[in-house]
Amino acid sequence: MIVHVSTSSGVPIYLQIEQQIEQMISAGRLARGEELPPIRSLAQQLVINPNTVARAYRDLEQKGLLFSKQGSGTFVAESAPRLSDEGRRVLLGERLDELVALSQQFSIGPDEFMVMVDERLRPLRPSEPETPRSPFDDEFID
Amino acid sequence: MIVHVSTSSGVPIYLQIEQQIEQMISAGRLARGEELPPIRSLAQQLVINPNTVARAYRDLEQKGLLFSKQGSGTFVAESAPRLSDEGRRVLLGERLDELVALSQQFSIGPDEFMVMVDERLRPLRPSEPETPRSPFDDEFID
DNA sequence: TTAATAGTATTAATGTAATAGTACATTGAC
DNA sequence: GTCAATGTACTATTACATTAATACTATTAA
Repeated sequence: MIVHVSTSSGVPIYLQIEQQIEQMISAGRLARGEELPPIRSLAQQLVINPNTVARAYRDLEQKGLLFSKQGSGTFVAESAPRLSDEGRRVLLGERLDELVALSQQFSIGPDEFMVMVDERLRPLRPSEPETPRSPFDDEFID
Repeated sequence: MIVHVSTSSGVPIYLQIEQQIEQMISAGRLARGEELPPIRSLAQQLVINPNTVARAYRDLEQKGLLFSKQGSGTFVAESAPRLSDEGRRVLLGERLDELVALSQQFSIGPDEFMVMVDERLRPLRPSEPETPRSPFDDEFID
């Protein structure tokens, strides 16, 4: 599991960890029952104090997203609310609203914005590839 | 000038103020030489302590974005780096990259993403606001 | 059974955020 | 000159984030 923390953003480290784990669960990138890194391991990886990771795990357990078994490890709860398709759309939509608002502040018109979106989406489209490929080449994109 | 602060995001209030003012200057929504609200006014408007606003103004002055004249007020510096058109595109592009990455995590495909963008852009288009359009009608001119 | 690994709990110390209150200096309007 | 409005500066206090150092309990595996 990969987590990144920024000390310059102003967001407390334990919150950054919580938000990222929460998002990974929402997105289904952390499956129910999956084991999380031990507190000490993640702390060492992020070069922070184990207490800070423990705080994040504890908060998420209280939220019902994780459960801890002493001596065994910390796992994603079976009841963890993986977002529905609709939930993901809503979440993405909110972020998109912010971005559209920013584009207006920047005086970047709808057409230009659309071009920017298209530029970034084009390489993701499976259709119209340059070279014909077998349908089994590219099952998953990570 | 409108500033919003959130106490739940974890970001320090003075940083939120700094970031928003900085963004307004970048976007050109705060002109060079324009006067900002007095410390006490903004503090009252946001229901926070004047010291917190003062901290934000002081930091931004140190950054060279503002300058203060005691007894007179606080103003946008003449040297404040308003972003160029290209700079705005780059900034917006970075944010857009993040969003596209999120859409992939959420397994929201390019087509669906494009629809979401179009839904939000449609009301901004000056012409033909009544007829709903497919995002694929549009022709892009490069 | 024993050792290693895991989470839990506690205490202390440091630094920062934010509030509160006060006092002072400068500017501009009258 | 007077006065109000502004920014500046300082102290004190509270709360929180983070680190640090331990000690403890539960689980797992050799």
